[in-house]
Amino acid sequence: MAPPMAERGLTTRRRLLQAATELIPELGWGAVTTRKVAARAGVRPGVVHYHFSSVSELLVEAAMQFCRDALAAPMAALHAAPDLATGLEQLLAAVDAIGADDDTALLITESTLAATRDEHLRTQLSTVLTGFRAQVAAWLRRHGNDDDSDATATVLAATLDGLLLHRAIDPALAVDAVRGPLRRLAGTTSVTSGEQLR
Amino acid sequence: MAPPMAERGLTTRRRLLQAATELIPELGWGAVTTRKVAARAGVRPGVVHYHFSSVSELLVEAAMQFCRDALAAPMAALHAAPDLATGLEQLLAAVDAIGADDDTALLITESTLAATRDEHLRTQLSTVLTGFRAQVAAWLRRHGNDDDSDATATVLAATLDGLLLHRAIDPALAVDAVRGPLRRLAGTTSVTSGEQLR
Amino acid sequence: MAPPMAERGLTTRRRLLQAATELIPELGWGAVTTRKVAARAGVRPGVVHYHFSSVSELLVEAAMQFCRDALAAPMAALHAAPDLATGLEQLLAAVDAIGADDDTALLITESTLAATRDEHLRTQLSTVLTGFRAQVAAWLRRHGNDDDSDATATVLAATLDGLLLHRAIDPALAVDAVRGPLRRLAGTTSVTSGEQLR
Amino acid sequence: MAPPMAERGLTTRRRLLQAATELIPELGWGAVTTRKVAARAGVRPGVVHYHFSSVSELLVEAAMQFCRDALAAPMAALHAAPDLATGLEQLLAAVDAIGADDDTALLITESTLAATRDEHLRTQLSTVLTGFRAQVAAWLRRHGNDDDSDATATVLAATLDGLLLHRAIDPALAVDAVRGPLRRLAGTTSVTSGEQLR
DNA sequence: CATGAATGAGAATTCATTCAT
DNA sequence: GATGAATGAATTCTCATTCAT
Repeated sequence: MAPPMAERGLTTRRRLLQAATELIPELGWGAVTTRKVAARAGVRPGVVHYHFSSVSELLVEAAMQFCRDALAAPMAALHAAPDLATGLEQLLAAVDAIGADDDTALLITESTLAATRDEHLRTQLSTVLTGFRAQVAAWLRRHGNDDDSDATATVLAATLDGLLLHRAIDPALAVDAVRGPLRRLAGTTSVTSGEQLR
Repeated sequence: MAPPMAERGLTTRRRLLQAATELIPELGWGAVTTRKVAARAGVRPGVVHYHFSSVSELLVEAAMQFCRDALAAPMAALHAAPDLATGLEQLLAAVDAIGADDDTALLITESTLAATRDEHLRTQLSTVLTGFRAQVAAWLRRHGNDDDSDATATVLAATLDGLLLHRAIDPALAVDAVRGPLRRLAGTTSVTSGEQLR
Repeated sequence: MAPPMAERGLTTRRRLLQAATELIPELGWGAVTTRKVAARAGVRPGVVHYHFSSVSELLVEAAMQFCRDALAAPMAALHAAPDLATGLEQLLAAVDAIGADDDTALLITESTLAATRDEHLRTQLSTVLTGFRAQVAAWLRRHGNDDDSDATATVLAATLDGLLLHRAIDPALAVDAVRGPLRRLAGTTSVTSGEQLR
Repeated sequence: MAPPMAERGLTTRRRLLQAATELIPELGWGAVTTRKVAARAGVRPGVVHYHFSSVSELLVEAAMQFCRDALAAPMAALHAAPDLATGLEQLLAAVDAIGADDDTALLITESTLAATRDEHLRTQLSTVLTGFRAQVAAWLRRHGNDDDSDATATVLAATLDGLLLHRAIDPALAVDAVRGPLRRLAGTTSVTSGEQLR
């Protein structure tokens, strides 16, 4: 009745990655230890080093897998959006879906910080982030922004990351409330003349 | 010739805080230990516990002191700015001054993440962040934004934080290049009709 | 096309012994582990215990095989030497052939030390060493030394071992330079009267 | 009644060095662990790393201290010897004093082997060995050997080391029995013509 | 105010070995 | 004949913390 050997190894590995994905936001990147991962995954401490050559390797693999998955959905939605305003709504909805007690924002930020101290992680994360910006820029261009699509994409990515982070320490921050400025940023609405100062 | 005892104690304390301020961005919040702080400050390991009751207390005090100082300058500049555009330039200049190899951005972000796990830190940091948003909103209102000054301030704070973080892992990210979208966000320029889609 | 099973087993076994022979001088007897032997031999860790019941057994077998081979050549040369001086030259040549970066000397010495802690190894190594001394003594007798052939053989064996060891930590030690004293020891030349003191 | 703090630390350190000195020959260099040293010294495991930054540092310091002490006595005796024969007797007596169940020989040999894998140890041990050879050579010169004092000293050092090692695995090896050949080597007696072959 | 010694827990990692497949 | 997974103990080393001086 026990699963065949080969499959058992894969299952254990998957459980370790899942446990790491949970623990990074809970404890902070640097406080995730092999023991704690093993305990959360329900396996003996020694097993971790059978599947991963170091704790760092485990964390990087777990974080990257998660980040890639997390960005895939919004990017797909963006791709399918019929116009700017709808696409922006999709992005906001994605941010909103990452609830305050969901640890997605923390995991992404922890990974970003860890990337400043791990060459391997930095390379991978940088690639993902650049890809995201490129997709956003292409989406902006498809919908009429030909002037500063790259700059706008960069700012938009930074804003979304910042919002996620700020919401992590202040759950009251409502996504609904920031819709206006974001639309202005994305260029989906004109600024009324009264707002201009200079 | 030696400094009086009381003064010596203060100097040691200050050196410990300075060492912690350096080490948090270098190693990550969770990897800063009393031993390493003591080594960096040039004192014996035992001294740390003479001045601070725990590592956590030392880190929180160092981080908050730094964050307050870091926000004081831009906020003062904002206050003195004659118009929206100039104020925004001040903010961008402040972001730019936090060079890629400067660890300010990392320290702020590490503190933010740590705040999700330390009640004491969260309270203090939340206060500072709320204060910053309020100042920005007041500044926006002073210069004509009466509609969504709070929302815009929130987005602006998130964007600046996000830009600092993204620049930490991608030093090529130029502040100059994002000026356009940020002005649009702040409302210092109208959106040309061609950019509108809906 | 694949080799028959039985042969494959022998090849694996031989590769494990070869790997152990390389690793003992490189890492030291006590630092040779089954994992490292397996890695060097290019097989999986579990295989070691299929062929050998313990690490110790593997090391002893590898070491003894090597020591026997290493002593066979010089002993044969000694046997064939026409006179004392020529035989001594053969020994010196053998020592010289064991270059500084060759690990033969280290392997022999490591084995000797390990023999003080492994009854099984001590028995075997003692036999080999006694055999070597006996051959040297017989050779000395064949060429005229009837007085202290056994003692001389003992000293000679010790000297050669010591030279190998000293050369391992000081590669500059030249075999050529010690020819004179060794000939005197072996009795191939008289001591000039000037050298005597008492 | 307890010793003052400062002295207590020195005592602990000395006990750790003594324990290491005992364990190296007993277990072999690579098998000496911090736990075992601590247990032998009668202190808690953590204490080892308080006094020494690594297990290697402890072993090197213990080994070198021992080797220096071990060579000091014979070298002093040599210095005071009135003639060649007497000096040689002193050396033989020193070798003899290092009894079969005394672990001096093993410690010296273990250190020599370890020196091939530890740069720091190699440097120190090489210095000591070179010094010993120089003293022996000077002694030989003082007593009439002007031709090959250096070479003879080198061979003598190697022989003594080799004898110690061989006696460690074969306690029956008597120092008395090798006196003759050694005297010939040192040049304290002429070789009778009958011994010469060529 | 500061030091030096020690403590005991816990970190990552490696090990020999077992066993079902 | 060999593999892949797992186990549990042992390794070195670092840690926060305590305490007598």
